[in-house]
Amino acid sequence: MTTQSRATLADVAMLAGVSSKTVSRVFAGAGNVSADTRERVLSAAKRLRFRPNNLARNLRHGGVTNTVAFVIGDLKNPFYFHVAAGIERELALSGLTMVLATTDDSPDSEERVVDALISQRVRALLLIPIADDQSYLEGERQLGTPVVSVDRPARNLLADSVVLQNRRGMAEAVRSLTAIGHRRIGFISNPSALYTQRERLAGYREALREVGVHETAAWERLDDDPDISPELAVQSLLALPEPPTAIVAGNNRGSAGAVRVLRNLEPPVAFIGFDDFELADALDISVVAYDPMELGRTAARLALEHLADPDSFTKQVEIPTRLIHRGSGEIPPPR
Amino acid sequence: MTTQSRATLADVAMLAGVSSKTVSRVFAGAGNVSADTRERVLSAAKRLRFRPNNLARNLRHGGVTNTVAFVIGDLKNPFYFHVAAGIERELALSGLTMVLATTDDSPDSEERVVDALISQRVRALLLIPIADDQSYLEGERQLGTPVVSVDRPARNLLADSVVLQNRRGMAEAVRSLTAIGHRRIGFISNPSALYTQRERLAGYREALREVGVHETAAWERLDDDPDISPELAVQSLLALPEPPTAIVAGNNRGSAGAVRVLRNLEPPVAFIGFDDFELADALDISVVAYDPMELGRTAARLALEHLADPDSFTKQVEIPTRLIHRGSGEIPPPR
DNA sequence: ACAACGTCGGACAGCGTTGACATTTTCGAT
DNA sequence: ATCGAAAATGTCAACGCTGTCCGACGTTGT
Repeated sequence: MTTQSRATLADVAMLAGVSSKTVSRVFAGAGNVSADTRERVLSAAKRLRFRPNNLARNLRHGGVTNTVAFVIGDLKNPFYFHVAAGIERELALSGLTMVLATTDDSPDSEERVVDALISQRVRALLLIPIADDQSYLEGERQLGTPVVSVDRPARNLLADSVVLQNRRGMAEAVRSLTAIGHRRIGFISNPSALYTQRERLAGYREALREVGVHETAAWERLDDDPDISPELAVQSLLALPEPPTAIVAGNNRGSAGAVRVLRNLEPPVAFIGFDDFELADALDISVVAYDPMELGRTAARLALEHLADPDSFTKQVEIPTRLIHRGSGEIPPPR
Repeated sequence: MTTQSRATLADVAMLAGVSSKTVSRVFAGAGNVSADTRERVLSAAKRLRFRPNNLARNLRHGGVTNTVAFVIGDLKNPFYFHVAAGIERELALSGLTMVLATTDDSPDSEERVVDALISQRVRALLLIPIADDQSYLEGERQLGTPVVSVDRPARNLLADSVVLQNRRGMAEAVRSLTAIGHRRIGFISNPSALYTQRERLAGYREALREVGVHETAAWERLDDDPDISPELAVQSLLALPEPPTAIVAGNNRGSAGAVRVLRNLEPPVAFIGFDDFELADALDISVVAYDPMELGRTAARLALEHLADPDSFTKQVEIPTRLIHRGSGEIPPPR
């Protein structure tokens, strides 16, 4: 019951009959320690269940930790999870660990959360920007903490960033539809205010303009109320006097909704989603896919590079997307 | 360019013309500081971009941090992600942060990873046990670090644990099949060596015994080679001289495989999966579902309770499952 | 005018570790 | 045996912060 406290260097030193510095040398790996002494120290440490205290170690070394923070809006989106996995994987290679923090998608809490992380002295900060302004991080950046914005560019802050080829990917998808004759193409997006969605919308419009379609507003269903289900958006498109012959979705939320509505429709409506998802192959759904883990890995790599060379210029990296044909995007328009 | 170093209490104190202790008092919230002094300190701190160093603070307070570690085998499984989300959510309520560590599903690295985390002085340890033996954690537990094993019980270690109602959930699913006349019911599981899969298998057998079916070996497809796809397991069941009229899967991997094979089969084969998944509703797939976030939340809560009352008894909590009828599990046997 | 008290601020030490430097020991070469 | 260099070990202070203790005020009541 008596919770005995944890052993320290000094305790081990006492038991082994050496100075604490020697014990430190044994555990820090370096230094010249005779095999005999090392042996004694190790066995004493084992007996006392000694674990070096990284807290103290880090403090001694200038008060920085081995952790990198990843700040997410909302953990429930599986997309972020894969990104996190990529980050973790890449960091582990360099002996760093990842702490995960969430802001509940609330712009206000972003600064609070980041503040707390900085107090924890994280080595670097990876974040998916939510607030409209990340200028509050400027000071940190100047102090040498690498900041990498993921999936969206930061605002009012010079920082490395990793984003997807949103515009290009969506344009490619829409072009593949226009190539087989589609002209009335619907676009659903919710939330649509995000950078990624705006870019994808731009790609959609761009591809349609290329075939002479300039008036797309009627086919666009842009919502920002999470309570409006994508299913409703799709249905409202289908209810138009001249319904679209194809629909594209700005994210996997839209895809899930579209799949539910479009299944078994007669005549079939072509569909292409953005973001791949489990079972998309079983459902023959064409999508604009990319590697979310690669997104994370790249973000981590940028942070590591910046750590290695603090004076390097900030970089903007784009992760490529690719259109996967599975059938739903190859349905020609009726007639 | 010149990376000026971070401001400390002393720097702020100097600028504000007070002692560092006074600055400390301002930031620690407590203490008697006149409004006037507080004002001066705060403005000096702001000017220097001062952030209290939690590392030093924690060291001073006995060398423990505000972080709780969650050790996962492999981040790619979306299931773990939801668990992690639940943990994060619950910890945040108590001002704790979560660090995520992975062991790449390798039993050897488990102890190494955990060791590193303990060196970081995490407050508590939540882990999904992979190794066959967690006795190496016994010392930590005695030193007061709460250890909670998640999804599977720990071996050779007295620790809190949170698991699912695996056996009961699967038995319920199988009973719902036998109730509508099924007797030849296949079971696919890969990897099958895991605790969860063994329990679910036991539930499957139990439910079949209740209706007089004792010989189930022929219907069981238990693999442990990740290269063997669940699709193959399902196909081999269908190739039997007397193929099963219904199939249940031990995890979502199996469900995905089964869905791919069973779609559009004639006559249809009933199916129930374990673990819910996105679009299961669109595909009319019946599943044994549960709340993975609740699993995480409960794990975190157990750790917090143990932290609050170190002498409390260890608890075993079961998270309930429930059978969701969506159609695929309600298909009667042919004839 | 003086004691008694409350408020505010400071000096000091120490949390566990390690870098800088000092000292002792070892051991081969002469 | 003697010397010197290299190897092994030790001493001390400091990383940034806060708990403890103590002193300097200002205020109040007598």
